[in-house]
Amino acid sequence: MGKLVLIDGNSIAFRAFYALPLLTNATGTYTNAVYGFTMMLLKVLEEEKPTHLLVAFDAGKTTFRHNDYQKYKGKREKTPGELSEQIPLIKEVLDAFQIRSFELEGYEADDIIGTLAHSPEAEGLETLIVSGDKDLLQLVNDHVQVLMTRKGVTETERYDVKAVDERYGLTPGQIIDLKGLMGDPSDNIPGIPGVGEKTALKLLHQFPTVEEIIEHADELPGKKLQEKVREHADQALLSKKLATIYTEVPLEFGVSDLKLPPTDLKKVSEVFKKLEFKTLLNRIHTGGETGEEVREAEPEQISYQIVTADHRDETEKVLKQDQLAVYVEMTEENPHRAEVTGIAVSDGKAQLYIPMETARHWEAFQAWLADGNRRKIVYDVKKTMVSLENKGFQTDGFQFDVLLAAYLLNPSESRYELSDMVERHLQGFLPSDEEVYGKGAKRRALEGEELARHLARKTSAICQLYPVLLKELEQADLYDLMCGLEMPLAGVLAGMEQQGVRVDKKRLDDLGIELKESMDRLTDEIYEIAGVEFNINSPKQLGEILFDKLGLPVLKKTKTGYSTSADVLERLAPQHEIVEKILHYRQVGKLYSTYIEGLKKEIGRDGKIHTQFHQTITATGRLSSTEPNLQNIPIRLEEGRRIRQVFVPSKEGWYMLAADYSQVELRVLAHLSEDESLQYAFKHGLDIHTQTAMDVFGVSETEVTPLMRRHAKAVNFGIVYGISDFGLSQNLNITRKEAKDFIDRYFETYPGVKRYMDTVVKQAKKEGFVTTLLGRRRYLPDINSRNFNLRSFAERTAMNTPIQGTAADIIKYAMVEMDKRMKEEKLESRMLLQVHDELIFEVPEEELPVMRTLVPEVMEGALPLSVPLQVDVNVGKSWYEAK
DNA sequence: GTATTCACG
DNA sequence: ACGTACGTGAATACC
Repeated sequence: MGKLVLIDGNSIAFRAFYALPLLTNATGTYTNAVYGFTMMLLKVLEEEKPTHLLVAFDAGKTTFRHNDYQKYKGKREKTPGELSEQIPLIKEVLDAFQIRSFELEGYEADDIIGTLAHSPEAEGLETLIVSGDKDLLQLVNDHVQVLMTRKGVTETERYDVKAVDERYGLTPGQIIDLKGLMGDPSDNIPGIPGVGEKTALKLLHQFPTVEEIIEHADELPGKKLQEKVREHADQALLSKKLATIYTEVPLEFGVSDLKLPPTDLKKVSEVFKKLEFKTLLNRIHTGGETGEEVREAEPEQISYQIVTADHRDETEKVLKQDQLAVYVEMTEENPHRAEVTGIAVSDGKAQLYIPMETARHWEAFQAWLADGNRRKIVYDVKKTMVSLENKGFQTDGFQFDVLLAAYLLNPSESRYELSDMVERHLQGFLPSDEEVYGKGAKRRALEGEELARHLARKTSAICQLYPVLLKELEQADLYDLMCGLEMPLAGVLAGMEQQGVRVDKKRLDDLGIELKESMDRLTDEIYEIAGVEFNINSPKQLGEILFDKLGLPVLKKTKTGYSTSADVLERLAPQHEIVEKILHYRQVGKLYSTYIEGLKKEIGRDGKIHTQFHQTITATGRLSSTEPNLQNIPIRLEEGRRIRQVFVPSKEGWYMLAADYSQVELRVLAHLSEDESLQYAFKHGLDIHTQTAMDVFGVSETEVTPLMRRHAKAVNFGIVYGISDFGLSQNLNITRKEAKDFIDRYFETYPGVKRYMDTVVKQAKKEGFVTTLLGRRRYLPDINSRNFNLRSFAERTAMNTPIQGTAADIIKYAMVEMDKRMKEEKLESRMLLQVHDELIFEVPEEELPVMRTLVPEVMEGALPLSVPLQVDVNVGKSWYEAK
C-alpha cells in the first residue's frame, strides 16, 4: 500500500523559525526556518518513506472564513519579515526534491490538506498529516494520522484515533467542538470566555457537541457556567464553524498527481550548498535517503606519524614550534582512575602520535610538556593536566582550551564533544568517540594505527577550532573571561581534584551501621502498620498502599500515578501514623544509599575522595561536581549533617576551614539593580530577611514575628529565582492571591528591583541573551515564544541567570586569587572544595591565624560591588565541626 | 532509557 | 487561560 504525506507548510516553517536561533548564511540571508523545515522533511522522508507527498501553504490575506467573521486571525501579529523571506527558499528546497508545493487563494493550508486526506482517492492509501496545529486532529480517521510537532521541529507525536482519545477523551470529529468552546486567541477565535481546555473537555464528556451543550445548558454544572454558555451560544457556534476544516476545496489535481519521484541528489546538493546546510549535505550523502545512489562521504585523509624510540629524535623539531595542539587519550572518562593510552600533538599540518611507552622515556617531550613558554592548545585542559600529572609528568603552558571556549560561547549546549564542535563551529565532520569506540557492551579499545589515526584527527581538529573559536570569543566579548578567569581556574580545579579530601573510613562505617539499623526498624514498623510487606522505595507500590488501601486523599498526581513526594506526605502526616515513618524511612534511606554506600565506592587507594569539578555543565556559570558529588553533602537536618564528620584533614594536627559568602545572590541583586533600600540594608549590615519583613509588612524590628521573617525570606528567594505568585504560594503553602500581595508589596518597597527585572527581561527579548557582571552569556531562545510556558520560563531564567551567574563569577575569581596568594605566601594550606558560595580548605594549625584573615579578605575583595560582600569563616577538626 | 525522588546552593 | 519557582547529581524502580 502507498503512503501519502501532507505537510502543513506554514505551520512547520513557523515552528522551525521560533525553535531555532536566527541563523544566516554567508550572504546574510536568514535560513533558520528553511533549515528546520528541511530537517523535518528529511526526517519524514527517511522514517515514513512516502510514495506521495504534498506541502500546502496558506495563500493571501483573506479566506472564505472572513466572510463569516471579519476579525478572523485579526489579532495575529504580522509574520516577521525574517520568516516570510524564507518561504520562497523553502519552496526552492521542495523544488529540488521535486515535491509539489501548493496554495490556493481564499483557502488555508488546512483546507487543502483536508480535501486531499478525505478524498475518495486517498482511501486506498495510508495518509499522514504533518503539522504543529492541533486543529488538524479533526481529520484523523482509520487511514489518516497526524504527526504533530511537540518540542523544537523534529520531536514529534503521532496521533491516530486511539491517541486522540487518550489525549482528549474525544473523537477526532469533536476537536472542532473543543475549539468552539475554548476558542483560539492566536486566530482571534473567541469561543466562550472563561472556558479553557479543562472546562471544555468536561462539558464535552457530558454532551458530545457544542449544539447539544447549548441545548442542555440547564443541566451543566454551576450557575455561572450555564449563564456563560447561554450568553455566548452564538459565538461558540461561530467559533466551531471557523475551526471546521473545509474538505471540498476545488482542486485541479488529485492524489495520484503527487507521486514522489526518486530524489535527484545533484539538485538537492546544489540547493543545500547554496544555503550552506553542510551537515544536511553530509546526511543525504551518507545514506538514509529514499532512493538509490547512496554515496559515502569521503573520509578526509589525515597524515600522522607514530613516534617510537628509534626515530623520536627526527620528530623533535616539531616540539620546537611555539604553539601546538595536544590531546591525551584515556581508558575512561574519569582522569583520576584512567590509564593514559597515548598522546598526540599537531601543528595543524603534521600529527604525531606518541605512545605512552615512548612518552615515558622521552626527555625532550617531557621538557616540552613542562615548559611554560611552549604554548599548548587543548581540548579539556583540566582533564589533560590531571591525567598527565597523575602519571608523573609536569605540565605548563596551556594557552587555550577549545572546550572552555565552546562553553563560554554557548553554555546551554548539552554536549561539547569534539565531534559536536567540529560540526557546530567548523561545519566539518569528525567521527564521535561513540562511533569509533562503540558503546555499552560493544565498546572496544583501539590500538596501533587505528588509534593513531583517530587521535591525529582529533588534534588536527583542535588546531582548526582554535582560530575560529578565538575570533568568536572576541566578537562576543568573552575573551577576557576565557583567559583571565576560566583558563586559570581550570588549573586551580585540577589541583583541588588531585589533592582530594581525606575520608575517615571508620566513622563512615559506624554511621552506616547506625543508619542501617534505623532503616530496618522503620521498615518493620511500616510493614506492621500497613499489614503487608511491600517495596517502600517504589512510588507505585507506596501509592497503592497510601491511597488505595488506606484511603488517604490524593493531593497531587504525577504523569504516571499518585505523587508521593515529601511535600505531599508532609501534608498527609497528621492523618495517618504511617506517613511520618515513611518520610523518616526515605530520609534515612537516602543517607544510606547515596552518602554511605555512594561515598564508600569513591574512596581511592590513597584513602581520599577525588571529585571531578565540571566547568562546562551549568547554563549559569556555576561549577558542578560528580563521582562523587561533593556539592550536595547533607547539612539542613542534623541526622544527615553528621555525614560531614567523615571529611577530615589529610594530615595529623591539621584543621578544616570553611568560608562562606553571606547572602551573595541578594547582594549581587542589590548591586545589579542599584535599588537604594536594598543597598542600604547591606551597607548597614542588617539582617536582610528581617529587614525585608519590616519593609514589606511595615513594622518595626521588634514586631517582626518568626512567621513574617520566614515569609520575607521566601520572597527574597523567589525574587532571585524570577518570581511567580504560583511558585511562592506553593513554597509557603498560601493562596496565590496572598502570594501576589507579597510580591506586589515587595516591588513597592524595592522599586529598583522591579525596574531591574523589567529591564533585564526587555533586554533579553531584544538581544536574545542575558549577561553576568563579567560578561558571561546565556542565550534564551524561548524568550519571544508564543508558548506561554516556554516564554515564562525564559523570562524567569533571564532574571535569575545574571544573579546566579555573577555570584559564580565572584567565587571563581576568588578561587584563582586565593590560589595565587597561597603560593605567593608559600602556605601549605590547600583549597579542597567549592560549594557554590563557600570554599573549604585544609590548614595546618600554625597557618590558622593567617588563613582566618586571608581567606575572607580575598573572597570579599574578589570583585568589588556597590555593596560589601561578607564572608563567615569556621574552623574544626572535620567538615562537620567547621560550622 | 525515563520518571520520580531528594540531597545541596 | 495557560501552569511554573533557579541551578545541579545520584539512587532507585520500572519499562
